[in-house]
Amino acid sequence: MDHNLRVYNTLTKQKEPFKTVVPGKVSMYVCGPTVYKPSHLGHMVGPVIFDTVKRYLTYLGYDVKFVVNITDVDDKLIVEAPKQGLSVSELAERVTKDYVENLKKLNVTGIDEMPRATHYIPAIIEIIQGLIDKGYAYPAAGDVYFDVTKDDDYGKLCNRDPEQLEAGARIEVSDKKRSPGDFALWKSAKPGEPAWDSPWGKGRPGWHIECSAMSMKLLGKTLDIHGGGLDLQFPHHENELAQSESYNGCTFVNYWMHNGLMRIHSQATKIKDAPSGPLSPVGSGIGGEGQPQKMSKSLGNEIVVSEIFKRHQPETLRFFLLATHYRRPIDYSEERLEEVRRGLDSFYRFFERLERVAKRSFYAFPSPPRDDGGGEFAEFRKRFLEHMDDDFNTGGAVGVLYELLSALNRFADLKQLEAGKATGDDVKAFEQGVVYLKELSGLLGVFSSAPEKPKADHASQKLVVGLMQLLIDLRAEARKAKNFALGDQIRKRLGELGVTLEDRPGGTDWRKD
RNA sequence: GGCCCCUUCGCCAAGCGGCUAAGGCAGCGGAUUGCAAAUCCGCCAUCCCCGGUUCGAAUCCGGGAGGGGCCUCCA
Repeated sequence: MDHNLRVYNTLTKQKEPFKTVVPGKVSMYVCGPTVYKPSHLGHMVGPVIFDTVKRYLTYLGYDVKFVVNITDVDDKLIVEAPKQGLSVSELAERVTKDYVENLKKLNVTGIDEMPRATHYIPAIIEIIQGLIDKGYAYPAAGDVYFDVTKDDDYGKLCNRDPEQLEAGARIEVSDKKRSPGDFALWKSAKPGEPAWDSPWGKGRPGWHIECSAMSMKLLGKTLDIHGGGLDLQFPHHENELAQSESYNGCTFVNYWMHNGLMRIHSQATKIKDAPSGPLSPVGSGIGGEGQPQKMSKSLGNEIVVSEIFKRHQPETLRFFLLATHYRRPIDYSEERLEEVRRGLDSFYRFFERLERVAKRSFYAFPSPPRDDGGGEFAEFRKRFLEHMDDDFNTGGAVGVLYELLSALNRFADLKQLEAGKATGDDVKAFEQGVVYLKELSGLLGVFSSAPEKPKADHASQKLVVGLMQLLIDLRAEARKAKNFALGDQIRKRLGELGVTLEDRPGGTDWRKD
């Protein structure tokens, strides 16, 4: 592969040139959600980022296999399901559906497989047995634990010393464990809990083992990329790493990628900061004072994704997520999303302009060839790709996208494209620039189709269009008669209804916010 | 207590030792317009503080202040 891509690796804490295990192929595994509650904003960060990573790797010529797992059996589900009068599997099914729908709206198209933990029980048991045979794990009264003291380099991902895990004293207490850092590979079932037969009795897998099993079955012993939220680094990824390498005896992951967490200014902080106030649970406070804090189900400050989609286009959310480098935290706020939307509007207006100039929808522009077509807009393409090569710096790339947009508008102004005064060469140069915009925005997974308009039934839609045309015609007559007062009044009153009129040489366009 | 990380314009944000510190939002001035909207042009930061390394630092090192994450379930 001929490219300059460098990827930050959490394990080595530095950017490294990207090389794959198998030339031309990339295996990528990202930890998905435990499906016991509807997805919140934080759950969308990883999928959007790694979907974009896949787009870029594919663009570079790699054949990428991208797996996101679903944890569909876990203590959380066992507690939550009865509350909703559902079985564990029914709850899992319901929440998974919500998750998948959200991803689809966000144009996350790259996931090849979404394996469920419960579908890999035999593989999980096989690995656990192997670990016991090799002396890395021990059964204890129906449970099976991984013995961290047997693994020489345990803790290498997060700089954790097994000896010190004791000192923290925040480790799950259990008489069955030999040392505090040991973690469960298999948990015995209490009556009524979901359970599978195993050599150690009825039970279910521990949290970390499913990822070792599924990644190995679907992608092999050594993964090119393993991703997930920063909060999964320890203990989840550390433990996955320990299990997999102990079992397979080879490197588990070449590039560990961790995305920053979604944060929110919640009231929780405010309360905590108060001199002697009680630490009471809080609802999902939008806005609020105090410092930002990560969004999570356990803190109860999460913003449910489906709620966001009632107020914002999915594309706005995707753009918002990609406008910041993936390793940094992102602070969510309604204002911020609104700001991003205003920025996106300038692209949408350009697309309208494009239709007037080229008589073609941006969305209908042909899929661009992946090469440098030259022309005066080529430098933007180059700079965009340089940003992507630098550890998928989508924030920098978004900046270039805006610059390209601006350059295209400038060009169209200068050459008077709308007035039809441009030469054939000018039009060609312009369209080459549009092709770049198409190519680059496609890499980010945005502008691939027109944003959904608010739904209205066909008849009333037709009526609105008709009435608008009527008002525009009446206003045009008034203006023709130099009756600007009347014309302005029509525009002002429409403005109060959220409708903006734009007078152009060729007629008047209208837009509803 | 231990381990990571962050601090750049009013807000968001790129920057990873050397071009005038990207870009977005907001704001101001101008072109265009009958007036607007949209678009374009121009203006708008020496980088948390203090030391040090270097010919040269927002970028490296040390100290300080503030913030975040993990060490318990978490994307």
